[in-house]
Amino acid sequence: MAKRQGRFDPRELEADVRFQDESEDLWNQELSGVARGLLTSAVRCFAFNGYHATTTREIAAGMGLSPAALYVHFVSKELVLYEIIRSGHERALELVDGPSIQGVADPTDRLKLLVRRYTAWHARHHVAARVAQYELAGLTEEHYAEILRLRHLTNQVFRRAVARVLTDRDTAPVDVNRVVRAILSLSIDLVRWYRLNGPDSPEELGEFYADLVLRMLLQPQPEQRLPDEQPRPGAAVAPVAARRRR
Amino acid sequence: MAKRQGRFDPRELEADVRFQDESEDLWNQELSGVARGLLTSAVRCFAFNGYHATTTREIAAGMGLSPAALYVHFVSKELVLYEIIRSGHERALELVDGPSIQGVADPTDRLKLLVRRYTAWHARHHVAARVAQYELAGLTEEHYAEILRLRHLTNQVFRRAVARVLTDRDTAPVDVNRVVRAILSLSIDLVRWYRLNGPDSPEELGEFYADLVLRMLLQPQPEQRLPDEQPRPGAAVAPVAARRRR
DNA sequence: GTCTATACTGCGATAGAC
DNA sequence: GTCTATCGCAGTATAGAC
Repeated sequence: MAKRQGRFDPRELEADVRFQDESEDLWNQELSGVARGLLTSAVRCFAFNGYHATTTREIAAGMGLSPAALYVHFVSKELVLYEIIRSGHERALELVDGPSIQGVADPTDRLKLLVRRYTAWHARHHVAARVAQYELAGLTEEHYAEILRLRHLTNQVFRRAVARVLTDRDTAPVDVNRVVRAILSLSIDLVRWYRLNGPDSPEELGEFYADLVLRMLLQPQPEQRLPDEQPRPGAAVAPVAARRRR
Repeated sequence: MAKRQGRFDPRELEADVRFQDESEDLWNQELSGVARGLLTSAVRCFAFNGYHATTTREIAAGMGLSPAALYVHFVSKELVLYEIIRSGHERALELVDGPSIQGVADPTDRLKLLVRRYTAWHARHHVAARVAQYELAGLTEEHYAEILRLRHLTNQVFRRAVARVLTDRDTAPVDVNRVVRAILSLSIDLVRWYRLNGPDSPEELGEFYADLVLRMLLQPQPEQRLPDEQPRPGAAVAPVAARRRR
């Protein structure tokens, strides 16, 4: 079995609303136009079928090229994947660690801006982000290690921002690592279901989630009948996804 | 390239803390012991390397069997995947739609129980849940449609529970679909990073997230300087993941 | 830099003995 | 129900012409 009948033409993906996004401007500008086009084609294929289920033929066909043409621009299929995932993580990191964030003095405003931006970015680039978040198992050990490094830096930005809010506004004690994981889950998991033609624009969703996060933190005290939960000491922050061969 | 050197022995996975979970009790009891063992082996392989990167040889080796033995118990590799994903979704649905939930009269208590259980279940079964959530692209169209049906039922349970809380406690107006998606993101995304030997037990994490969700809903009004955000009309609730060939 | 043709590998699934 | 052996094919990557 496993017949693989009826594989799609990757050019169809362009018309599919599920794959509307703005991948083109994500790639390294030093790459040739054809190379960047191949990355855009690859992103759609990987997001749709997964890395291992995508063939080099399909990626090339998305640009109207023969299978061999891909190897003029990339030494291997894995390097295509790495380029996509690395670009995605680097852009996301710039977004949360740039001067325009660090210039915001008020801790609450800064955290809110962080969540709003990070969420909106993942929504806008949900196709590329899906690959960057869920196809890590396709990378070699070395490339995976580099991605982990970028993820760690991003986590630290959020951890510091949340900690600042908590010390600043003397709120109910909450575990920073737990809260950061909740924030990242909200901002990242949306790539599984978000569509650009849906009811929320990326910015609206970012605003909504930023608001939710502040409610989580700034509630004076949960005055429910709930047993009042104690936070636990720091957890290892490994942002690890399914892993690993090679 | 793509040499695939150094593939692991799937029996090693049993000792890997990242793959501690309780998969064994998830499977259909009508299946033979060997068949259930193969599912457990397959879950580890799929979670670790992904469905398409896993070979039938590896799955069988996890039970100390030859590649051909797998086909005595399952007609194809895809059916192994389907059995895993279907079991996972059915168990999760039973968990949130059973009589022990419907017997809870107070809407807030019911929602809290729902979130606590759903979160704890995903944490406890994070390995199997990872496959159930992220390997949908490996299914045939027909099997995928059946999984979508189960997901829709689960969504409805949450949607109704959230709506009840909102009408009951006359809180700030919030869009039900948005909130439900946020809840599901929290409960599901944890399978990417959760480890049973980490600082939180499944139940502790469930308690924490249930508390976060109530803070999202029951805050009287966000009294920040934030521009007061208006909820938007209902969104399509498609719980869709990356998709589709065949 | 793109093509056509193909080498080589490894996988899903089956045949047939025990 | 398990094995060994193998078929058939799909997929990555390369060779060499243009």
